Amino acid sequence: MVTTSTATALIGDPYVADCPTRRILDRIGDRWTVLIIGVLGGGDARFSQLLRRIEGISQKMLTQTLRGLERDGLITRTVYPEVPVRVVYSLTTAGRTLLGPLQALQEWSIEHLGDVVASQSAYDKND
Amino acid sequence: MVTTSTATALIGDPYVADCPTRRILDRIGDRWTVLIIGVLGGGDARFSQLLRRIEGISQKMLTQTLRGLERDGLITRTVYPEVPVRVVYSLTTAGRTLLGPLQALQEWSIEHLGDVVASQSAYDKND
DNA sequence: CGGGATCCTTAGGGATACTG
DNA sequence: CAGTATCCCTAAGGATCCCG
Repeated sequence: MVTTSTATALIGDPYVADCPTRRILDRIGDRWTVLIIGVLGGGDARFSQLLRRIEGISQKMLTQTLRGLERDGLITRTVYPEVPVRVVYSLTTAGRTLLGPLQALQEWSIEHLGDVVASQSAYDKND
Repeated sequence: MVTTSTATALIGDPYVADCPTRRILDRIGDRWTVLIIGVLGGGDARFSQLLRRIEGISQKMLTQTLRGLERDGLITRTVYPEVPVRVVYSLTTAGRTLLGPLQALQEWSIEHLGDVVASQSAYDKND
């Protein structure tokens, strides 16, 4: 905020640049990330299970997103050296704390999707 | 859910396909969308103000995102036909209801960014 | 089974110039 | 001031093949 800003304590201020929210959003803003966390919130899952449950995700994106989440400490990756190998992904304690905020978002979505869609229709007809 | 799924009531199940959450996420998952809503949560703003406050956004993306939000009924666009013209964006009532969930996410970010960064460092050094 | 490596496409988004 | 219209380019992501 070098620019001449009003004295108003904007909620927007912390959003600029590389504030925490922004860095986290770059991660969880990713559609796949949220979906994966959502699924794992319902219980541990194997790679192939995630691949099947999350409709539309490619194997590449699944791998990539899982790596990112593991790197962030939000999920763990456990390899069972059987034949064939079995790999199980689980939420960490930190990862589980994300479920709350995400559920809030989910509830908002369910509650407002109708209005949003209606608004879109109206917008598209006019203007 | 045509696929043979287990009876488990997974939180993940509603995430697949084009469930409400997914459609909303495609919108608010967008980094700029969240930032704009955040700024407008602090008060109405003009186009140029948003452009300055949201560091890194291009004019094209700002316009585009604002149009989408207006179409979704989350913000309003008011034109004051002065010279030069003045355009003010505000959150609608619906848009304001999004602030809660987003703030929850913001708080999570602030609370956990340290851990996430630490986890990333550890992950990068080893493995 | 759970990926890694490669190739290849396309669309998201920046930069620039112009307008009411 | 608040956009719209074009061009252009890069990097995200899909498809495919292969391996431990």
